[in-house]
Amino acid sequence: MSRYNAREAEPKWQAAWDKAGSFTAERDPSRPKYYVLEMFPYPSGRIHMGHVRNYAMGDVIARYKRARGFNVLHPMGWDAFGMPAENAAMANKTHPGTWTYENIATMRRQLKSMGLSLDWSREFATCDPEYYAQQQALFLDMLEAGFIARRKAVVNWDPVDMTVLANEQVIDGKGWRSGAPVERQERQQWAFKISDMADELLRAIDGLKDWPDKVRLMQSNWIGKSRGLQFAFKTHDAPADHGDIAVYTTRPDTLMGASFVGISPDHPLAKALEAENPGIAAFCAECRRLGTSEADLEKAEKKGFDTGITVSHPLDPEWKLPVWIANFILMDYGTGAIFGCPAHDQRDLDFCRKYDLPVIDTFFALDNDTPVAAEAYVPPKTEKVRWVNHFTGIDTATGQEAIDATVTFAEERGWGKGVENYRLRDWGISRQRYWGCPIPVVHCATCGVVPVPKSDLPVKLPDDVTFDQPGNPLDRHDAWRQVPCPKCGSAARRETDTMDTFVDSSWYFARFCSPKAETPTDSADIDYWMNVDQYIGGVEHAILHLLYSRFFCRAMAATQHLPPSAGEPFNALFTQGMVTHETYNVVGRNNVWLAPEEIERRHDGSVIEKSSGDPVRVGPVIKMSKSKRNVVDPEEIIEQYGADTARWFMLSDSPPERDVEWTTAGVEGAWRLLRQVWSLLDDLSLGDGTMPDSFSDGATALRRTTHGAIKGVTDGIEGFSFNKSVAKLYELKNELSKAKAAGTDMDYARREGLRALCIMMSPMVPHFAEEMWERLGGEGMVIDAAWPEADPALLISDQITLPIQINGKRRSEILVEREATKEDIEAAALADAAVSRVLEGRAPKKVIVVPGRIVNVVA
RNA sequence: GCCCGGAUGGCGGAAUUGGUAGACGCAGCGGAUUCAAAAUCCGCCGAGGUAACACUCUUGUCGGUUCGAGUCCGACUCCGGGUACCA
Repeated sequence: MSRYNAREAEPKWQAAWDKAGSFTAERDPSRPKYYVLEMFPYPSGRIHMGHVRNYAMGDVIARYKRARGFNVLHPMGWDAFGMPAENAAMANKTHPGTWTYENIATMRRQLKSMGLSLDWSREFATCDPEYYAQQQALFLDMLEAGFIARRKAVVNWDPVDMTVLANEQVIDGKGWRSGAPVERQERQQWAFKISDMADELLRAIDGLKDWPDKVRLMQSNWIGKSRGLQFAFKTHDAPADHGDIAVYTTRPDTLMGASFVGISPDHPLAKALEAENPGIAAFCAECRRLGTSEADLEKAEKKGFDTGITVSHPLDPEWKLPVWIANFILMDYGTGAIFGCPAHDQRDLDFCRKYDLPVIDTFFALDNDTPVAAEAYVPPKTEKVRWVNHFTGIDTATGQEAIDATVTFAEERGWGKGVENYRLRDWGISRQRYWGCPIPVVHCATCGVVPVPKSDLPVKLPDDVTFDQPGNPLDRHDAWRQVPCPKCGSAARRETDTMDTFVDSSWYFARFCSPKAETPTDSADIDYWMNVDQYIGGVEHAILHLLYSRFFCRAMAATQHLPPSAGEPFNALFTQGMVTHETYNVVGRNNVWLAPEEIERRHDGSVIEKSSGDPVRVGPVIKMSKSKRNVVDPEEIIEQYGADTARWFMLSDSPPERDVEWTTAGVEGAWRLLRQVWSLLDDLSLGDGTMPDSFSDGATALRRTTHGAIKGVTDGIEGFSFNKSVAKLYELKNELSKAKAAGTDMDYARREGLRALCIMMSPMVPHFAEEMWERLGGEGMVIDAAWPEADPALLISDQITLPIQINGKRRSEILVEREATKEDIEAAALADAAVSRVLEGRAPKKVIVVPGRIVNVVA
């Protein structure tokens, strides 16, 4: 009787793998490669359970592919620039770099204790000057190639702290530190012209066969291709230069129902009117206090302001529509102006009811001609409806026919044009922050914007900065900011904006192929290792990070940093769910959250606070977060139970794409499984491995279980259903523990089953598997053992049980030969006692036989 | 608001993609072992119903298609992710 000791085994095998260089990936054209990558972590401080789950899953894939003979690349690095480091700098008076590198050291140590099959020799952080120097080189090449532009963009401005705020830092329209109402402010910003590539990025989604459908759909909708009509309303009494208000609409068929024109508070006409009308200025200022977040804008109460200006309806110059400024119209989308059709759009209807504007019905369902009342009637595009056509009278058409007719009409008369439009906007990357990659340009009074010559890269962040006042320290750092113009030599200033951290994460996967190269990428390494074969990460990145990476690879190909054929970086994508936990708060103490270690569960099921004995209310199971204190530190779990237990728990029970609830009972269960498997070896006789001449029924049954498990576990891993693989491993373990009969055939079957169990467990609980392999007398390390193959002959049996339904309800079952004909099965079914009882001698109305599946007798 | 998901026993989930609903695990209950407890092992375990069968109900709600629906269609409810400066 021995006991598995994780505390000794885990460091021992980690050292053994290290010594053997098991995970150091080297280019080897003679072997097929497999690049598996988990989204790299932000070094926030310590690893959390989400990381454990993400990296446990990736490690299963990496180790499984390794056992299948692939040359696996499985690297790790750090997404190390970002806002939290600056917040920490302000709070703790540390340097963002110090804070970041300390966090990396902690998290590296923690990740290493998990025993992941990572090639640590490729590690880098995006804040390493060696990394961002290459990113600056990419920027310069992309700037030259025309992928980057300078343009106006809006930001959240805190008028008290005099600083730009991230959307996250705006709470209920106020700055998180100052509490002052934020204002939208326009600035010159750098942007990647991703919208130029909208159509390519949309079309290429079709080729992403191994991405989740939901992600492909979200990306498609985000790019948002639409067809519609572009035209302009002619204004009356508007300030000079504002004779036209351009609009884009996807429903030109509702133009006959227009009752107002709405413009964004940021529209040029609104700005012109602000100058001369204090009422309009006040309204626009109020709108700007909503900040820049689309969700906030859309959810805010819809408000408008009548400018007093009118426009002519394009179908009838005598028909005048009022121009309103409305808080829900975004300047960034379309032209920043719309026409409102209350009868056929709910938002417009609410707006018109509120401001007493007319509602004009233009569409009716074929069977219903009552005018629009509480709910707008949206004409369906593919069904026939009645359409009140301004010129031809009442018509019957589908919505699409009405749209097409209107576009054709507008084009014939020359007042409008059918166009394609995309929702996707350009990617603004300027951040008014220190802890990011400096944008390598210089502003010169005479030469304008001048790129920093590549020979001067990197533009390094200065270390001597302070965070004692709000705003970007680079703006205050004159010694860093003042440089001679690279072109004319006269006094100039550096760009003080840094890049969005999404830029850092848009190409790190390519850098992992050659992390030390003197250029951003090395073509021999890229040719061998790229693409990423399997990418794994949270679904929260389904749109932005993935879309930016897809764009970046194309821009890198166009600037010769990736092969010309490169486009998509990730062949297969898997999006995992979150790790959740119960929440606890004390009855009678509002908003006081307790950590899991502060509560105690009594035998009667009640829960109390350990320190006070006060009753505790168990709250909803939600994502682990510091604010709700429902976090469990992976390091403590690893110390107590070992990494393998934590990994096993993360992989069992919940399907990987769904949220998993962390429970103490679940961890105990995982630990119990390891002990059970360990003790299997204590009392099973295994023989010497010689194949006997024949197998008894018992030995054959065990072998069927083993080979069924091999198929099930393998299918589970290939299909990202680790929970199903785990269930199959449990079944195999259960059968092995029952198989105690003596005999050389049983010895053989047990040895075969245990070896398969060990190898198949090894991607999930690698340290435990090594220890078990040693006890089984396996050659070398299990990390180098080949994945078992299922014997097809052992996966099928001669007889099968078929369920019998009567009128669709299962009533009985029959045992039939696997090869039985439909007629035989039907005869057997009709002879069944339950069937004849119901039929009482009558003939059945119908008998449906699905061979291998089911029999349904319709009585 | 808009886009995308999800909902199955006390709990996490499985169901060969339209064919035996509840695999496997957790919790619970009963038993063995123990001076006792822990650990371990064996058995039971959706609800109603029965002495036991039979039978009835059951996959968030309501309706539909089908010999047959957790799975397909339509209408909802609730929960979660994203919403362009959190990463």
